[in-house]
Amino acid sequence: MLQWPVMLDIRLIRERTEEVKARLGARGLNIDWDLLLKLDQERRDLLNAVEELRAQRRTASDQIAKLKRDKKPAEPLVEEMKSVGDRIAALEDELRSCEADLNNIALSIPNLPHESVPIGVDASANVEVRRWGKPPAFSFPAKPHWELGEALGILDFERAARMTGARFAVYAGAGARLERALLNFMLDLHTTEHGYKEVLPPYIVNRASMTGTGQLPKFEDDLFRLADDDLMLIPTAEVPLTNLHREETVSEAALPLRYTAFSPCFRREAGSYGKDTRGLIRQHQFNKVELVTFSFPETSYEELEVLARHAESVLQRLHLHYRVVTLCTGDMGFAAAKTYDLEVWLPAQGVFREISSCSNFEAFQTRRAGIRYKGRDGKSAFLHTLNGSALAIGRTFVAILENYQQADGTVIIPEVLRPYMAGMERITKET
RNA sequence: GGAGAGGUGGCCGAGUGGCCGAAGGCGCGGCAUUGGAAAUGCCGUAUACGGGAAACUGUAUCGUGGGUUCAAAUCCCACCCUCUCCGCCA
Repeated sequence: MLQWPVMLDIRLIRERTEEVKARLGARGLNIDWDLLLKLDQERRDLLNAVEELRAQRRTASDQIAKLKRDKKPAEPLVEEMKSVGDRIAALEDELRSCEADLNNIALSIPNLPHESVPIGVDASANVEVRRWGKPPAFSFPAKPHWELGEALGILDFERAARMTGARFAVYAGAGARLERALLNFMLDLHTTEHGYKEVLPPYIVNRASMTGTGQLPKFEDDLFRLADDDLMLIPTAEVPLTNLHREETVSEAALPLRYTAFSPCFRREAGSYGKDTRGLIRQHQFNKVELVTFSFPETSYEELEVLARHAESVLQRLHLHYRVVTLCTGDMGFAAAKTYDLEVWLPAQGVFREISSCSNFEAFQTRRAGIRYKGRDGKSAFLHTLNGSALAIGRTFVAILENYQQADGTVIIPEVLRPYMAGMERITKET
């Protein structure tokens, strides 16, 4: 499944160890670099030895074939090769276990942050890049979306908890319709105006796909797994979209490739007990429209700006106040080299909340997933991948309820969504 | 789920133990022929990793992983996928 080299370019680690360690900074916490380098050396030595013996065996085998054709005795050579075969098998075993150990470490090394990423340990070191719009002015205390939603009869957390468990929600009536309006609006925008190809992928994928995008092996605890099949529910459409081209060499003429997909996302949210327990903010299942770009390495940072703008345009058309922040080294995801978060204004809490995350993964995922292109010079190279939510639909739903709420508890529907809501202008309590 | 057939290079397709990284064809590239083209002819045409300044060279790869053997596309085992029929089902 995995071919060599995977993960961070092992050659880069080998040749510029100190620089890699420094750039990884706080991210590279528990990596045994000495063991990694030792295993790398061991692997190359073993490989050399095995290849030499195999070459020897092949020559001898050809001789044996000739001897037998000429009806001459071949026994001594055959005997000799028996022991060579045993040595090859032994070395191959060693090589296999060496590579497994090496992979274990290497697959757990996070991506190198881009040089433009601010250094810091947590979200407090993130840097605001820009703001758009302004918060709504209310002459009344803003209510949280769960109160609005339950009062309007469009959100039902109680029944969801009974049928499934905590962190699930039932959308009903105009609520269900609003969720569907949002996803259709977003997909239409990205396919018709931004040039993305719409994809409707499987929501269940295998281990290789999860490893390709970086969810595995480190984050298995955050995934829902099917008991009998070693398949997992996707935590984001990034996984199937990026894995569309796993183990492929894509044609240069097709680049950049832009895909969008709607999908539900499933996350166990291990370790987040007690956080965001009320409302839609943190659910085990939520809907999202995702954007994925496969880019030439040279232009991937321009593509990151483009991608972020595409995600922002959804918020702009919904007239939702937001800001863009650059995540610092300590707040970025495992696979990302640089990430912009889009944070939408939530008046009830008086805070900006993440509603989209747009990242450049450089060659981190393509190296794991074996996604290349072939240039005009005939050489193949790993592509860069990028992805971003555009947007997380549940959180957009939250933002609309809270920002468009009226004094009487009704919610105005943003104009761009009305065609998707059969012309409905306002959500009122259903009778 | 049961029974059967099959998975070989960009594509089609031959190949049941060695001279097979793989015939032949198509496609593609170059050259010749032509005023130009078609047709024709000749030559070339997989990928990855390592060595070498390069020419070149070593190893691996015939769905995947194991095994047998001095030697595996070829034999054995397991798994995956595709197709046909049956069952079930939206």
